[in-house]
Amino acid sequence: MDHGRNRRPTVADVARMAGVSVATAGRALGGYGYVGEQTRERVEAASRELGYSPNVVARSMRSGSTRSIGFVGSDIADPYFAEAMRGICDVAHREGYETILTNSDERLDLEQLAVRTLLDKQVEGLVVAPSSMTHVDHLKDAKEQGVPVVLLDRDLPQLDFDSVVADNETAAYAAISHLLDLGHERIGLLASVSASEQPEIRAGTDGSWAVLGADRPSVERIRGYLQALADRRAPVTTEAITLIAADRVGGADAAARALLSSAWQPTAVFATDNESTRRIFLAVKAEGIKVPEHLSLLGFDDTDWTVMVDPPLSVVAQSPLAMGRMAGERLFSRIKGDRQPKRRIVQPTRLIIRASTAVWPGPDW
Amino acid sequence: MDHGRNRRPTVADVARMAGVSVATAGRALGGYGYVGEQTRERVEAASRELGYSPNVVARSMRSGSTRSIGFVGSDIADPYFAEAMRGICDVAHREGYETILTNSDERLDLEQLAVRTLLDKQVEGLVVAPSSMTHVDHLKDAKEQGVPVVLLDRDLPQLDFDSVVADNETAAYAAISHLLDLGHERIGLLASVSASEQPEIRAGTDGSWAVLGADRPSVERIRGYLQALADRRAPVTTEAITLIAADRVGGADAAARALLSSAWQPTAVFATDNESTRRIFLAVKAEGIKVPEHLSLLGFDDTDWTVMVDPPLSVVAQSPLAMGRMAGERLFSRIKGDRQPKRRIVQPTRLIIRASTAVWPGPDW
DNA sequence: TTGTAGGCGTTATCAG
DNA sequence: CTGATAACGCCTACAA
Repeated sequence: MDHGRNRRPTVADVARMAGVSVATAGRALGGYGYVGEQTRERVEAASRELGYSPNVVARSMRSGSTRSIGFVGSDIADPYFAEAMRGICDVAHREGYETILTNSDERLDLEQLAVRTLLDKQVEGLVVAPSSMTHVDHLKDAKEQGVPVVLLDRDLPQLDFDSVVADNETAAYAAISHLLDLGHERIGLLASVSASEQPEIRAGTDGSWAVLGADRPSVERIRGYLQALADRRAPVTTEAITLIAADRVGGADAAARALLSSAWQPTAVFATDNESTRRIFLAVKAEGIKVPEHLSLLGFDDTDWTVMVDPPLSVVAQSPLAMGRMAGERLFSRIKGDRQPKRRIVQPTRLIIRASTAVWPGPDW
Repeated sequence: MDHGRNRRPTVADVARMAGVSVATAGRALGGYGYVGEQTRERVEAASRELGYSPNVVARSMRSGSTRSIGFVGSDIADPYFAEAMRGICDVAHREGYETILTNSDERLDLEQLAVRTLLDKQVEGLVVAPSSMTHVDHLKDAKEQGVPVVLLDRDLPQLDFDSVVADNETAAYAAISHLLDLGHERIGLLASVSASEQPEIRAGTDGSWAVLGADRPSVERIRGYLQALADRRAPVTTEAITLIAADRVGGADAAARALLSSAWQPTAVFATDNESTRRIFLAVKAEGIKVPEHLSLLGFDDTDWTVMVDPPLSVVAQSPLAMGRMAGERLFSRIKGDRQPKRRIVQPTRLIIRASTAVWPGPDW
């Protein structure tokens, strides 16, 4: 009965049924050009009868427009990217576009593959949270093909792409200033960093410090940390800074614990991303350290749980949803033909002070 | 210089440059059919020179295969869907497919639109977490077009689709049994339910209770709750059950608080989903109720924060990642031609007992 | 081994 | 107002 697979009806099918030419049927269905009143009705009846609906692939082929964009992030299961994706999708939906999602797991090879595939699929724009600051040729390909790219979370100064980033350095500066204001002198820092492109922290001859490495969020945040300390003439030591290579999940907890139990004895810890915030909090609980009496804790990203834990966590909050939306807006502006110079959109963060940061030394010390 | 937009090179361009016909170039590039050794080399050189890469839209049009699937969930920012999406993407990626994401916000109209759009985009399969148990015609459309659908999180018994669901009733039964074992007699239940398709809970003449409404997860979980109580001859009352209409966010906190402060005085509360778990936890904190001394709390979904809060939360854990993967596997099995009868895959859950549930009455009561 | 021709479904152009 | 026809880029019979 139904051999040959239930094929979707085409304009030709509708035309045949309505007794008109494909051209006429097309005009009636697409709503362009002139069509006689009763002809239109017959075509529409046939269309309804057959359950016709246009084949978008064929349309894309003809028009060159696929009405789809791509998102390349490291992991959709990460709440930051999940929210950002939501923001992007919302804007895309408003514009009548669909969003294709890919995960790079911070791996350059997967990201390159994803971009290539998306480009081959003829997406009309790309939002990318790049995993590498130096290997960017695959992104240039997009540009060469006239496909606009908006960078999310990380800027690539050497490329001519819009970017939406948080005010990382300022945020970290404010965070550390807050801790200094509270009287802290030994402020540790915990950061997740790329395994392949780890920043290097170096002391200058004049006692100043510098972070070597491209401007990823983690690097900018470390820079803000150092700057805040320097401006207050607070001492800096390498012991204060613990870097977690993002791919070696196993070592993360050990690293967090090592920071806590180091001989240097930090009185406060600033975690520069949601993952290290989670890690340090868990480590603190495991070690039975009292917060904020014995240690102040300041995290990054205002995830679900920051208000549920005890004590409620002070954090630097950014809004991934807003950043995703912003990225979407920029992208569609480009898709629609905006040819202005690249824009680096810096999304403000908020320092939310809850109960995990307190005056040092505390009254009972 | 570059007016007319930098068009992507096509096989024709490569062929022209290599001085061969399109067919030959196509064969050399696609790796099918016979091509002379040096011809191949010339074509490949031209291809590299031009930076050729096939236009997948044209290929899809010819082959009828788009190598893409669609996911329709209510909200990618919800950790359940984010993780499930990750699972689906991973399987799709392995199969060389891309995944298009849409958000329905539990709204039937958006879901219908999404399915239609996806179908028009010629996706080869669909994973859907349906928002309605009764309005399902748009899903039948997919079937009629030969596009397989796998249902996630919710089964639609009246349709011939595979589904991947949690063992909701069993899970709730186990959860309540655990609370009963601890000595609890007044066990409240908090559930988020669809605003438009709210379940109804009715007492039978013989003292038994029934839940009227389609088998959504929430309904099945309520059923497990009632069954467990009935089997132990524990009393049931309508006061024990609080339903939160999923769209009226404002009322959620009030509802959670009302349950806690009701004259009926529950000694334990079972929250049947991650949202109501969050809500009840927050309400408990706000009211200053001691857990588990004055109230035992049992949640659903083992989200990030359950181990970070004090006390660590006992929960029924499901694995959205595994469920997403499962859904992906089923879908690709269908895409590859599996014609077996529909399968309802029930993913087991685990009851994780932490510190928020304790013996009642406690020693200090 | 290589080239020619036709079609996937839609839309636009051009005659009638 | 309507119909024939071509084109988007790729793939594949079929012919040379």
